[in-house]
Amino acid sequence: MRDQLLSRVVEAVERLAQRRDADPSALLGGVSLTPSKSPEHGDFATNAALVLAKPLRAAPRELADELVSELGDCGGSLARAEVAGPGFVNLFLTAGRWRDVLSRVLREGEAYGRSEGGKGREVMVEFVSANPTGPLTIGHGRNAVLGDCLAGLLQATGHSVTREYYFNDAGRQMRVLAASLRARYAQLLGRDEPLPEDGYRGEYLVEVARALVDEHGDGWLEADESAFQRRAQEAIFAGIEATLDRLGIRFDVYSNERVLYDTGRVDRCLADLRDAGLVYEKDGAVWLESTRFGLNRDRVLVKSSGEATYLLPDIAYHREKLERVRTTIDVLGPDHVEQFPYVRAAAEALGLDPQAIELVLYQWVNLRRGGEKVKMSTREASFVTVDEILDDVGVDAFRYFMIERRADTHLDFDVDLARERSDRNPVYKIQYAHARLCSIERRAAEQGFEVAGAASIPFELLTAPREEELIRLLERFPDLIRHAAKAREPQEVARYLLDLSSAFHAYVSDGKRHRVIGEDRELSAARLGLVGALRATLANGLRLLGIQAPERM
RNA sequence: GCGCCCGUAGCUCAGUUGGAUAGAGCGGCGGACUUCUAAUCCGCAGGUCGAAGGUUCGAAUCCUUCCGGGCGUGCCA
Repeated sequence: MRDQLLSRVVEAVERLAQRRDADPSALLGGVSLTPSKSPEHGDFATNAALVLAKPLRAAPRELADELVSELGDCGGSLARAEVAGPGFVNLFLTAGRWRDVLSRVLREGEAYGRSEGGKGREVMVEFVSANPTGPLTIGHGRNAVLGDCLAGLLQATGHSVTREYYFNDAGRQMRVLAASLRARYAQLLGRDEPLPEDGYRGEYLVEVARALVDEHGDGWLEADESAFQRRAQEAIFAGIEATLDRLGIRFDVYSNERVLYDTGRVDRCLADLRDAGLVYEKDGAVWLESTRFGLNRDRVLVKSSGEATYLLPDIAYHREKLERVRTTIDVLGPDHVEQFPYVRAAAEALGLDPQAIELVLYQWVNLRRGGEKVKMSTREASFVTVDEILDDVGVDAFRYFMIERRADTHLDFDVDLARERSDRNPVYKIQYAHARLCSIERRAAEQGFEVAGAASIPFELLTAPREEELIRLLERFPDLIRHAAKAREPQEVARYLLDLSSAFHAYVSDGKRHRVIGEDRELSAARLGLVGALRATLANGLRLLGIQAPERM
């Protein structure tokens, strides 16, 4: 509905511009068509006259009047258009016209909300990407849910999406991990071998060591580092994958640093940067001259030891990604964000489109328990793992809370609230709405109501204010999905589902005024149609966020 | 010092990318279950949108400065 109207408005603006010998395409940028906030402002409003006033050198209200007559009745869907305020044009749909959305929702069912705008575009979402040095912690959890929901949104808007997990398995970090496991192993066998100074202190490595003792006794005391590394990496990765599985997250591709070395991509990347004249040597190290891109400082690509820093393979990796997909979206925490501009600048220097490398930044999660903030530190091994929280609050609440807020704001995760099965907990409010809708449908079926074809349902009977409100909300859904996908802001979906649930609860609580199943069969049929549309939309939104839509609670 | 992110109701946050009278949830107070699920709903109270300037028809939103918080600023990943 909005789409149809918008194209009418655009056409009208074009005619208006042509009459004044102006280039329409240059004027359309700021023109919007938004759902009105209050009924007196009609169903939709456009700011077109206000935006055009300056470039066309005309009074906004005059342009607005002209626009109104240009629009006419929009092929019968417009009852009237009014100029209001400084020059807004408020559009009032003909009675019943906007109820058409109900037929559409029922017809499309599970597909309602999906769109094809991204068709043919390959997008990679690279997320989690935690190195296999320990279990996933709460920060990774936010990253995981954010990335997964983003990927889902892009799929829902027609993009061809790859979920990818990249990890470093070639650097110093993994050697420290191997040494840490060796030390734990030796300790279990009664040897006095301390952990490396910057070793991994977590209990999980002791468990890996214990399994080694059980399997091989002291047979690994002389094993070399690579054996310990492989063992640690495999064990830890198995744990990470199990956690992701609990979260309902599946990756299409796991890629790693080592392969980039083995295939010569890292060397080639360095050679090409050198050919581009962006590299110099100093103090025995190889530097990227990133100040030439306006960045703060130059950075080391190859240490004086001859080993590459993490930056170089990262550049090679992004280059490789863009051979496979048109766009890549990196989901990164604040600890990684500093390096991002360097990767992007280097990619541009290598002839790649920097716009094709996008960043979704998220801020840290503060855990709150008993009203107190829980202190966390990876170095001290005093982190809280995703598994612990999942044991506590379950997957649905975890996913909802992680996606509820904008990514770039700090997130307060109140564990007590997430665990609560009460009216304070928004995720249950949404699920409860879905369960209630299902309950009404069950009751209707028991009483012999048959689900009529969408075309024959008398939706014109739905005239109560609360019904109008619900239908308007339903109408927004596809547009909302498109916007959330485009803006990379999945929290908009969570917010919407909460709004829709609240509106439904308010509707159904006023059962005296609009009981769904009643004496009037026609009215009941219309309301059941509304119920079906609400249920489908809630279910679609929840599915997009990876949250269950229970039929009973 | 420099860079990035953030400052909106007592608390946690929205605000469709510059639109009309700034909204939710929680917490507080007061109400509603012979009802298709009260895991819900209805009402009340609560704001100089961190501060000051600027841009324009119009600013919580954009620009500048300042204040406050987070993160980063390694030949660590």
